[in-house]
Amino acid sequence: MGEHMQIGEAAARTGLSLRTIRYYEEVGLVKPTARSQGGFRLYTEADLARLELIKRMKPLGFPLEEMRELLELLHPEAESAVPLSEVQRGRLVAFSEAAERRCRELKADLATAEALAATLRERLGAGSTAT
Amino acid sequence: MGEHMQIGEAAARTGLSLRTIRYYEEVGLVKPTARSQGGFRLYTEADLARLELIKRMKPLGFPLEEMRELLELLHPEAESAVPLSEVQRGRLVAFSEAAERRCRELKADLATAEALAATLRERLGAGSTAT
DNA sequence: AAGGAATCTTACCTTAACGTAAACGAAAGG
DNA sequence: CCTTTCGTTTACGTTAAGGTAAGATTCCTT
Repeated sequence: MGEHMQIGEAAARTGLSLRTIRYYEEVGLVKPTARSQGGFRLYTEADLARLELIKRMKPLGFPLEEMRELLELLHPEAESAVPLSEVQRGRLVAFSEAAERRCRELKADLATAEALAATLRERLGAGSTAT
Repeated sequence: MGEHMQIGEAAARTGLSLRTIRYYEEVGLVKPTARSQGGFRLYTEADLARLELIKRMKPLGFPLEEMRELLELLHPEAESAVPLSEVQRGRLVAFSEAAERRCRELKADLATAEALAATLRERLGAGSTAT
């Protein structure tokens, strides 16, 4: 019945540091499902999945504060049947657009980086095999 | 014969701020070719090109300090006939490898970002067209 | 019961790459 | 000459996302 894991294992499995996990809780990103009698954080697999999702979201470049908001839109605390208010949908649209913009930015950055990397390789290829 | 431009024009043409250009000088990235009698920075087209190169290099994610070193390897101050010392070549190889690593990282980030962006789009597509 | 390993909270520290403000000098046009 | 406009130096401020340290507790195993 060991459904819960402590922060150490959560860190090991996600590749995040203890500090990072605690910090994510501090800013409201991931609250451990339970605490032990003595106050140790206890994470479930679902919590783990959330931590991993946050880690995957990093490339989007959103500040943690916005990530928190986005996660709330995606996984409402209350399993409400209410789909999404108009305002919430608007926020989601904004996030979606920001994500697309970020993708385009990443694409441009990649192209630029590859061009420069190619230049460097060339430079090296042309290098003299001196004594 | 106005071969030189002041910092304002350099900023306007590169899209960099005055502060940024001065800061780049401070850390040894770009020194203006000349100064006016009164001390105004005067940039040539070559200086401009250097500023633009630096701007393009941003996606490589190198700290400015390393950029400085890389630029020195690529555009040696003294137009020396000496190609490159072994040590210098080694540094260049390291830079090249770092650039390739960065490219792979950007590619991975892009893939991750695109997957998430797709997820967000889906979420929106599924949204109810409520009253 | 003991004791090492894991965790807790609190709180100060770090860092790069600029932003911003102040007070003052230069350049250029009328 | 005068006055805008542009530029100069100096120096302090900013910011997110943790790192790191200290001292106290809890957990687990023996």
